[in-house]
Amino acid sequence: MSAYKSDFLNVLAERGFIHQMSEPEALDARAKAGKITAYIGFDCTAASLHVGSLLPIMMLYWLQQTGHRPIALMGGGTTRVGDPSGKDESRRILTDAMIEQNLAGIRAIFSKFLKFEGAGGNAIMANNADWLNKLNYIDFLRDVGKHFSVNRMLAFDSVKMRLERQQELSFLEFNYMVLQAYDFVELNKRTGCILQMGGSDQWGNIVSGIDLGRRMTNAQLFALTSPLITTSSGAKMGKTAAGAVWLDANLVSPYDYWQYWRNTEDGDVARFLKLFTILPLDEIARLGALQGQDLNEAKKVLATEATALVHGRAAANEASETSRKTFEEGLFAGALPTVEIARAELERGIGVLTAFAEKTGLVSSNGDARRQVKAGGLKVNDVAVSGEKMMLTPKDLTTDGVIKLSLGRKKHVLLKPV
RNA sequence: GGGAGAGUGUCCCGAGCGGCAAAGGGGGCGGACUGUAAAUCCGCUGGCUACGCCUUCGUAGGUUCGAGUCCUACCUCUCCCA
Repeated sequence: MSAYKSDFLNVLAERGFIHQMSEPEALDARAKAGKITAYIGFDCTAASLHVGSLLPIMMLYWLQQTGHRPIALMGGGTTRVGDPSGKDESRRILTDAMIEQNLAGIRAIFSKFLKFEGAGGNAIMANNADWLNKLNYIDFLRDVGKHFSVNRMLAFDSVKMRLERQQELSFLEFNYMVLQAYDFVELNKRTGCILQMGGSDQWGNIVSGIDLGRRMTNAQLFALTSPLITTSSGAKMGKTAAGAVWLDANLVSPYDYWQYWRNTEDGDVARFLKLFTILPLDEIARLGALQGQDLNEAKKVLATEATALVHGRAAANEASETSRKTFEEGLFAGALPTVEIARAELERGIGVLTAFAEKTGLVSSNGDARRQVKAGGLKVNDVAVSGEKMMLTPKDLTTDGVIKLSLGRKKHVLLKPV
């Protein structure tokens, strides 16, 4: 089974994190011989990270677990430029204050996976704005720019595609690759980092960094990319109707997060268990072998384990229990998302449309609520709403003192008078 | 610099003789079937104090009873010539 000599590469390979590597043997030897430092770059355009960032985070996690040093690099500087391999819409420029704020939120997430300080803590969080913002253009051109061959840059897929399709490629974007390459070299100088990881779309950028390192400092650098993760039916991960699946409990509750994983497609369960939980592989093999309805057990394990990593074991168990009561027993469960309303307002009576649209946000507007009533998609205390004129009053309170509102079979919110 | 096109429902792609809340997809949501899955089928997919009212087709004006549609200027993008 052990294709590699180092624990690090073995773990990543067995769990399905590896798509491409540069010089696998040499990297394997370095990882076997001693502690290596590796980094992954992250966007800091938002105040939180979402499920799409989970894969790289897990790579850093395993890096640290196998005895090495991870660096999470925030793209405070490169975010301003925009990667041409992505979309062509230029990114917003964030103020330093906003970036600082975002960094704080993101750091909180990283600290659940990586140990930055204390015993066994050696992870580093860096921001490339620290060095990119200070660059002097002429110096940069002379020191770094001279190592880049435009002829070669034009041959990179990300650039070539744009040119072939005769799509606009601004000079700004063209420089993204140069800056990212420079990041790698800078991190190598500062911390001895020798490996950059990232998604498979980053391969070209990473290799540019390796090249630049060889030319500028004669350093031997490495690349490791992960496959692009999509669901079995081909959709990108991390998007739901409500938007991105954030890792921040204030944006997506642990219960909703648990539900996201619980609804994984059959064909993805084993793969996701390997990528997004830290369960031992033999346990995953057992769960992945389940068939048909039994596979639901594996999905619950996936949901609980994945939630525990981000929100903690207690929150994961609570989400699991709430889900069990809600779906398997059809009962109320206190941990469902709860919206508080004024008791006096309830005594006056609240229209169902208002309750669903304004109070809970389960539907986006009164019009939407009306449509859902017609479609039979709204329920109050598990009874379908019969007409849009219906009023909610204290009579609708259950013995638990709440009113349960449901959209479809899966989305539930409790109204609680205070 | 000259010439030719394009910009449509705030998720995307895309039709649109001057009567348009605007065809058709995709996506999404709801329903049926199931296993809280997938596939399939059905319905819905601007807002509101709702048999009516308001806001939508790059921006700003104009023609007209009436403009997504015609005219003018401007913005952005693409192509061709220089």
